[in-house]
Amino acid sequence: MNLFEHFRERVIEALERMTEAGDLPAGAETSRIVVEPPREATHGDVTTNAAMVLAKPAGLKPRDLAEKLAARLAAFDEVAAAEIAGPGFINLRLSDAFWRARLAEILRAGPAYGGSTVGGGQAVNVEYVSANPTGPLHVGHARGAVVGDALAALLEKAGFAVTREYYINDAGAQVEALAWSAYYRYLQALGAEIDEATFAKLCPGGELQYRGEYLIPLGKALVEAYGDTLADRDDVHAEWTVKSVDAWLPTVRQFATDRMMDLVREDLAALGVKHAVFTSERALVARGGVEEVLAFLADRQLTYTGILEPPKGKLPDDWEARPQLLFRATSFGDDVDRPLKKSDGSWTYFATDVANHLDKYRRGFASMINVWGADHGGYVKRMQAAVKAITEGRGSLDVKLCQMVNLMDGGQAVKMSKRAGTFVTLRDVVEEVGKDVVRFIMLTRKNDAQLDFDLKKVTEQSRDNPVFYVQYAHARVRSVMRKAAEIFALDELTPDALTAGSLECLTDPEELALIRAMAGWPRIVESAAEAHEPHRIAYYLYDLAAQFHTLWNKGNDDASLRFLIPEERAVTLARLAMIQGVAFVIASGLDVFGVTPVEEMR
RNA sequence: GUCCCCGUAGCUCAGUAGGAUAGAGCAACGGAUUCCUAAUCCGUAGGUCGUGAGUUCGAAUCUCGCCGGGGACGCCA
Repeated sequence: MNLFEHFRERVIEALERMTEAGDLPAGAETSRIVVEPPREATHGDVTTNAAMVLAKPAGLKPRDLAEKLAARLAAFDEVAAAEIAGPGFINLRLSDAFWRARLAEILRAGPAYGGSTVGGGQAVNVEYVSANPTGPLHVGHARGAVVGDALAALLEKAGFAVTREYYINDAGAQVEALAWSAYYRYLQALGAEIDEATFAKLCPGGELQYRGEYLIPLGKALVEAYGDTLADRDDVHAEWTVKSVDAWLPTVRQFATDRMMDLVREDLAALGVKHAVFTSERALVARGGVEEVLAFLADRQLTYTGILEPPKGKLPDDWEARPQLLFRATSFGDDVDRPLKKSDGSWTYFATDVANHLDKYRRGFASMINVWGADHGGYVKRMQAAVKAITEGRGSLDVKLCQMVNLMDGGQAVKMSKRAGTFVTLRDVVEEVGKDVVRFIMLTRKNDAQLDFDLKKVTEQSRDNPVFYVQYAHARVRSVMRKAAEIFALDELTPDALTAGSLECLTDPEELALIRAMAGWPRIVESAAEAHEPHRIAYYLYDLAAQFHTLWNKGNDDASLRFLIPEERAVTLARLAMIQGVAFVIASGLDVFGVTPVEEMR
């Protein structure tokens, strides 16, 4: 239960009765009424601006209106006191019984606590990672992978029907270059005497683009699968050539992209990321998806052939004005109309991506979210314009741009050189610090803010390492529960038994404050989900852990506040219920992040 | 030149469908350990929320201008 939503309904209910009683004109606009936690805890548990918002249209003074509304709110059982403050805020203090009931609710729900139905089962498509299938994922990809995955889980928890999708960019020049690079390794595996420089001259653009060693096994695998049947050898001159490109390239390209996607999937699996749907750009193009979407746009006069102004700022050397097929993006809020076809006649990436989004929309996703690297920022407007066009205003696209990750090691920037032995791949980082650490740290910043990822600091056991700090709180609870098992029978310690116990023993203000913090979790889930901001959960968990650690240490100063007091069984069981609640809420939050709560810290 | 993001304590950052006296960690300083893990906790100090206007009962939050940092700007994805 989102208690603020609960009290918002209570406020509306009270306002209706005031209208019936003639204290408020009928038809008051209630949409701007907000019920939320006060900024200052000393102001109470719940606050509302209702009186201030309604005063003007009702022709009343805010404080007069507040007096009457507060009196009605005070009559509800859950409300211990209703006070008026400042320009007309109404602050509610809730009864201790209400808070204990929240704890009981948490224990009943377990780690599922905080789940919501605000999403109403609405289908949402979250597309993330979508890296070119040309090699292993690097650290930069990890952030998008984690943000997308956590956002998907968050939306699920808030009641949306989420599909995790990966759009495979397997149709462009990049995979062409991959095929050439793979072919070089294939020839090597066959024992061909051809050096890199010689082969590079044969490649389009005269460059061998992917030179990483990860393609060596791929070359060998090609030999295993095809023998020398793909090889192109001029027997007369006994030289390797690339004359019959059309014969081998499609095969090698397919083979290579399949292998690279396997690699990507393995990398993602190491990070605990799993997509439900993989969409191939190549397949989309092959089945005429682009022609289809262009026809759709053409029918609505949204494409035309025109000449673009040269780009301002840095002008490409080879720029020349020429007519091209354009999408009328300016009709949907973009700054210029956008090209759909390249000069060689093939589709631009944008064109195929428009087709991709139409495909998603037709599969039932009016709500789409893409997670991109910040360097794709320039594409946001045009893609949103395209989504407006192809869904005729019925679909929405939110793009989460992930800023750079600065990989550090003990305060020193790790050089991102592909050749230097420094770990730059996603896999290396996961193996170095563990997937849980990577996942949590990637979510400790807003997606559009840069993030320092220090391999030393993230494994440090101190308060300034949020992963540790939150995990430590959970581990402490588990430690106490293990101790408790020496005093109590196991069936006294189940969540059900704890709920049925003497929760009324929880009377200390600090204890009730901790329960308040836990009870705030459902609101965090809903607001973070609506804002598409999973990082808020990291901050919430950190705060909850801090409150728990604080209370723990109160027991150092004042023995009567310890959780385990063997001679006071009722109090102890109530406190065990409380800390079990903390563990459940932390587990619930970590579950959204895909992080496993730990039983103990080594 | 146009567009997007950012600017909050010495440092790293929270805080936006507008709310009350702007928060946390680190660093600094002062404390707490016969105890369920002191890997923690308590306290002190630290601010023109880049800047100038506007909108209104009320602005870190919304609008506009300016300053500073980053990014993007046809035939890359």
